Amino acid sequence: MSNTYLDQLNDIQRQAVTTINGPVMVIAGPGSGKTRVLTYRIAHLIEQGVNPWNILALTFTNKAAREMKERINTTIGGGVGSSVWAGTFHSVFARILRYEAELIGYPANFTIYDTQDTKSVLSNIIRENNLEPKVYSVNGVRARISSCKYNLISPKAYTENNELIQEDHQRRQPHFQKIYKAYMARCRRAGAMDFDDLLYQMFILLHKNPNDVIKKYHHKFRYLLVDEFQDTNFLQYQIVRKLVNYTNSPHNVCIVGDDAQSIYAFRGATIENILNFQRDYKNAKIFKLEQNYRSTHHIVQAANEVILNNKRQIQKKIWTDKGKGEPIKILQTVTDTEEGKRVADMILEQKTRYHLQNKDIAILYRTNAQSRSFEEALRSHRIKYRVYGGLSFYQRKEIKDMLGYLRLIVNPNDEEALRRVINLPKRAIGKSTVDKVSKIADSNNVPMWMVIENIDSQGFSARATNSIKGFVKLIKKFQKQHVTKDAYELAKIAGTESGLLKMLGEDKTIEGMNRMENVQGLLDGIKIFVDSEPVAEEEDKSLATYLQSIALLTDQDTDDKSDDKVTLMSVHAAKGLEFPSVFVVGMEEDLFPSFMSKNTIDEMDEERRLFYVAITRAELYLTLSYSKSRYRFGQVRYNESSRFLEEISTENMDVSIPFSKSSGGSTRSSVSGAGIRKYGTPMRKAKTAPAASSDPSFKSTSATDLKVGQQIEHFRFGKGKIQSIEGAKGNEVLTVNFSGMEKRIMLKFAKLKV
DNA sequence: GAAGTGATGTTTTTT
DNA sequence: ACATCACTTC
Repeated sequence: MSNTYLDQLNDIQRQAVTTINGPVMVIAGPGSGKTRVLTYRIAHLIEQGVNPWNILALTFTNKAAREMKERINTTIGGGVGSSVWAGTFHSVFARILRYEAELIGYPANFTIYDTQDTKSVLSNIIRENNLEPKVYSVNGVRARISSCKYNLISPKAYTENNELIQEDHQRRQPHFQKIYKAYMARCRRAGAMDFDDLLYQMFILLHKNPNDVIKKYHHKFRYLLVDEFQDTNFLQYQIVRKLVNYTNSPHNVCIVGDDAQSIYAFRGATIENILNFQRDYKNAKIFKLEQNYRSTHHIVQAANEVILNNKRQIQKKIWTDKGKGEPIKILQTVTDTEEGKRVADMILEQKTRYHLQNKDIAILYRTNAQSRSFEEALRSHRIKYRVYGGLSFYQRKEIKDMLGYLRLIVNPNDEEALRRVINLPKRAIGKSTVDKVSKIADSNNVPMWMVIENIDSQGFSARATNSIKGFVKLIKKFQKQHVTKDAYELAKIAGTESGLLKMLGEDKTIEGMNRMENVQGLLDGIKIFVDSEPVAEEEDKSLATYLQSIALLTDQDTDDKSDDKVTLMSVHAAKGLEFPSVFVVGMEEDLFPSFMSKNTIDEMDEERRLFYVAITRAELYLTLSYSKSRYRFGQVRYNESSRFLEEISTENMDVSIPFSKSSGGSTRSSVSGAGIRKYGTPMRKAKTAPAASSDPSFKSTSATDLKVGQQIEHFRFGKGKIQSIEGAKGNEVLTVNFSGMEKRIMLKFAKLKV
């Protein structure tokens, strides 16, 4: 062991690493060696005598945590990296909650509901309460509940808050509070926590502090590090404060982030946290990492130019000494199919010309649905690729079905699992029977399992009673073997004796065989889990531990670096990654920036930060592409190029023809011959026609029709009062107060009722 | 209760 | 275009 790692750091990085006592804030621009600082800081702590198990590092993805541990191991050796508590907020808290669950009235083997489960619970509640599903959209309600949780508003507090109740009336969702309350109650009686609960309940645990449990964690986590702090929400920050603030605390907390890369506001993240941190820890040392070690000059410059269009940000200027590099290429095509082909062509050419491998190249897009044209083109070019995101393995129907049985064995109160498998394969327990069970459960506030366990004399038909008894018997039989059999054997038994495997095996269609294969893959995965050496955080090989370990996995955690494949992913998913060559595709108005984000300045700024993240993933070569037309909603739509393209000066762009020749084969898309038109600064058509809203009474409004103090109604935010009108003609910005929530709205795009 | 059929809305991003 | 959902018929 030596201090040589300190020599690998620049001055500011070194200070950020060696300032180990007291609060520290590191503002780290893209490619500025943030991960290096974090890992060396931990290594340094350990070398200074801090026990690795007294360090808690909270990251944004499992992958980041894993890599951090590995890098600590390679830096100081001895495998100490594995003893550091490093993980996502969600996974670390899930682990703690598993120990402490009973203190807050949850079973230790609580289930984690994923988004699908949550939506299903909500749609049941909405249906059973005879609420209009169009008024109470599952997605909308889910988002609002989520936002309640990360603002620490309990159902009770919600009901008591007049402003919120008012707001619901204006939003024409007066029964929202009822849904929220019912949802929380159902989760609790099912012994289930959703993703937000992992944070919310963690806060409750520390706040209510039964048995003085907080002392244990104050004692345990002496040094706290938080990565990607710009993407934490209010609740996460409150938990951090709970862990750091106590009498005589040394406030050993280090946050690392970059306000310019905050891209999760839609999920409650707030840059306010960075400002609040400075306010809450006045003696915090602040280090700004501004040297970019990743990208060449043109790319860094373009990024700076783009982000300059956002008004509110922490002042910094990213620079590089990597040399000018290649200017950014712009690719214009006529159709989305052609976009796929041209990008695939360019990939082939880059591979030869620059000696790149597939894994050096990434295609980044705004929405996952865009992957298709690229997949097809890459396949026909025989280029290996891997698509990240979208539906993950564990979210596939057949996998969730199989897991349903396993979940039920561990926690029979898990109602989503129960609903999923009670009639799968068909055992004559139909929808009306399940509804009836649910009603009885609801009115007695007991889990559905308890109702079906005691199905006699509840007024069910003899046939239904019998079927249910058979099902209960089946599950109980599995449960009995929970103690004697390991997870793999149990899963195999459940799959066979439930008839699920047989049912899947009988489907001889291609998709059916695929599903069977997936379930086999799941079983193999469980086998690997059972046979593998226990990792620090897995204290046993039980089914419960297995389920917990996969609940928070994402696609990217099954990442295989050794594979030489082109990466396809959303820009969000690309955060923290870098590639020698990057294609940012679909650079069109209404796509990137998304049409969903055109309502407010804040949303548009977030889109721009997203674009900033996208271009700063590139080390050497950056290509931005857009298509003049694209299939959307099953029909062709014509697009204008993204406004973001205009924000990059021609100095940093290749203004010549971006690519020598169109690919051979295709005739269809080159009929017009416009596909390889000469390219200058992309032009946008003069007017932007706002997409027709579903409700025609909401429409674009001219500024002359509006004045300060006027009541208006926005198609999404409801009724509000105009506070001010600013900006040049045709570009007015309204500040509108929507019952306590102030929004800045771009009149150009807004759909309003006066 | 099961299976088949037509209608409808749905798409931003993710732990 | 696609999937989900409500509605029909057996």
